[in-house]
Amino acid sequence: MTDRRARRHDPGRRDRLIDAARRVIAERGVAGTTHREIARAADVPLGSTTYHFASLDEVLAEAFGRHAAAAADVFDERLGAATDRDSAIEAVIALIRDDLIGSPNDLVMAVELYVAAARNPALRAVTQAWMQRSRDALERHFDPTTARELDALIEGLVLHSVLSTDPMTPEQIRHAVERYLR
Amino acid sequence: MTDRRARRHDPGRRDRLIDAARRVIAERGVAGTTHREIARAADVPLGSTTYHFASLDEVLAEAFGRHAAAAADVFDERLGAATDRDSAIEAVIALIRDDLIGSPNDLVMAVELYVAAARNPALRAVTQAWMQRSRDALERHFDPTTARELDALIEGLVLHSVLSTDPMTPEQIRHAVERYLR
Amino acid sequence: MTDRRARRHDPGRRDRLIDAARRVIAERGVAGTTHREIARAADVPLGSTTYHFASLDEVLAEAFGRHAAAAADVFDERLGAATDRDSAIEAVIALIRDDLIGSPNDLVMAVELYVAAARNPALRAVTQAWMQRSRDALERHFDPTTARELDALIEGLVLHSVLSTDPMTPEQIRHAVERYLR
Amino acid sequence: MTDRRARRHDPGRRDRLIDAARRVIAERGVAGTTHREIARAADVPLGSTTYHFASLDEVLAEAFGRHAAAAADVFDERLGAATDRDSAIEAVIALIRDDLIGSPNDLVMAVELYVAAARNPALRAVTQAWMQRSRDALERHFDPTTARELDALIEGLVLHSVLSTDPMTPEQIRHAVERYLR
DNA sequence: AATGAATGAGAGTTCATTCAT
DNA sequence: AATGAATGAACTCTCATTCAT
Repeated sequence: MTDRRARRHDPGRRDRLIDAARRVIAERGVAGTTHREIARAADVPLGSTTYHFASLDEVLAEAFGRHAAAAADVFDERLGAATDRDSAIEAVIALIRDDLIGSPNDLVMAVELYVAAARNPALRAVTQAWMQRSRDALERHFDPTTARELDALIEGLVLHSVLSTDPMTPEQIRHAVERYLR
Repeated sequence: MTDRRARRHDPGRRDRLIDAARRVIAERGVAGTTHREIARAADVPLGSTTYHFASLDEVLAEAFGRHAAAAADVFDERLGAATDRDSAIEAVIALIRDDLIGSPNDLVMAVELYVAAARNPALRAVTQAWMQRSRDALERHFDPTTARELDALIEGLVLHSVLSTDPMTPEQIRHAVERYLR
Repeated sequence: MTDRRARRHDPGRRDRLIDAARRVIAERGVAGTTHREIARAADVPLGSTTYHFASLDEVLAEAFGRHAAAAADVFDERLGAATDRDSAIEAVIALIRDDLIGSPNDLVMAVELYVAAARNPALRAVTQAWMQRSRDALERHFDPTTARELDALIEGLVLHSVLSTDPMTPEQIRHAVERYLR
Repeated sequence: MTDRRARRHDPGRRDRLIDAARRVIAERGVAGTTHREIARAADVPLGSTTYHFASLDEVLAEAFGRHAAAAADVFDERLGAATDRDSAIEAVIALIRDDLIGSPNDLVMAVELYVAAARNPALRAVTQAWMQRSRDALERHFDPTTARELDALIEGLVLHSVLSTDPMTPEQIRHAVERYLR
């Protein structure tokens, strides 16, 4: 562990706090995300969190914003690499199977965000932007109606798969997606 | 509002507390569901909530359990009334459109449950049972694979519709479901 | 476990509650002795404790009184069986070694009583009576001055022996008592 | 009493809280020692007690520790001032008569500690250390066996004297000690 | 005669936020 | 610029006691 005093000038600290907040949300949920917990996760003093952010809500908004951006990047990459409809379908399947179901933390973050957004307007904007980026990525290869329906299907499949004690197999994922798109 | 002193003998209070908890969860989220808030909603003294339940978690589990049962009943009724595949499809459409999207509180409750279940094993069982009942209802008319995929699709459609500033129209819902089932 | 309903008429219940209270005090201390805990230990409903006793203090007083009487009985028996000064000395040694140090619960009860008596006059009387009976028993064989000093020595030896991680051996007990009395 | 607002910066508050806790334990017993009572005695807000100590047990341990150290200091001083066996005997008599019986609060603290230690391992260590220091002080003038026995005798004499409605006179104390040591 | 339900006071503890340094 | 101390509100939970049945 680095000497605390070495950090007195620490330009990246705000960033580190946001990342620490992401980790805390994923591990303990929004309900368990406190200034103290974030400070501990970032290994900075308590006063630092309130110094860099006006309120806990601000930290949450930044943390969720950054998480959504990262998740949307993955979406973009998968679909940006596809060249035709067939490879786009494969990209969707891989996305669900490898990126989304494979890291259940992401689903946790998404659901935490939905819940938090229900009572916090600032987070509603984050949710909207995230959904919009997903849909835009899908519209590179599918018409708007299909993109929207597909986006919903993806969310439903991931949700049920992660929450279930009996998660869907890769074949089942493929089956569901192909049934919809072919 | 009845005189408080008249309540010294009050059978059914436990039930009323559970219903009060459902309302509080819907209005303020699990994070805002405290003994005090529940007591206020049920118009009973604070001590009453801790007398009837060993812990707040127990109240949450009962409240979510009751909510899930009610939601599953609606599911059952809609699909139980269908007589053939075509009317089953119409039942699914009506369910999404009128019952699920129409009462956004239900979606809020579902998402709150998912989040709470992530950190509370007792709630995981509630989630499982709820999902199972939905799937069973769908299997009255569709094969198991279809039922499972359809269940996920329904969840995704409702989620995206309710969370979006631009909710899906009834026609879009119909389109998505028919595309899947016909 | 007997059927609860069979107890509806239960003349010995008050007694059983007092004994239950003794056990609870020994196990959990006065601080942990509540109506609920006593009722549980006696396997009777909560309301029963407040029905049979006007207050928790009353239960404590009865419990300590009964305990003190039992402890004094042991004292009496040991010294009553002695026939001369020598056998009285042996009786004191056996008393300390086998009866007092051997059942550390008794010391716990005594110390709990001292603490409780500091704030509860009713218990002060119990303490006084207990001390008096000990001294009376010793005076069967020793002059009053010796009896009083010896009583204090016994208490000190037991206290230090039970509280210490390195308790006194039987030989050390004998040595201390004989040094005093021979 | 100083204006509360003047206290926003208050070094040494932790210390003051520990001393306040000592006073509260002596006056109300461990059972009556609550965060709120300590805060009141120290004239600080409730939140301050939980800011400075992780738990109430921690406050108790610190308070008893400090009390034991002070009591042991008195022991040390009395016996340190003695130069030979005779003056050591006089020191013991003065200690019992003037320091121990003279301040019954000390006995209360000791007994409270014994009771609390029965259920709190952290306090057991405090008890042990205290006993050890007493014995060490006595061993400056007496052999280990005598020191140990004498330590127990002192405790017993003080206990019976303070608890009794008919406390021992200075002459009786002297008689008991001399009988043992000469 | 006996009891489960009810209640109000108070417990320990956490925490967002403020502020003096 | 940065932080540890400070604070007040709110939290969950326990409990002696009261009371309607």
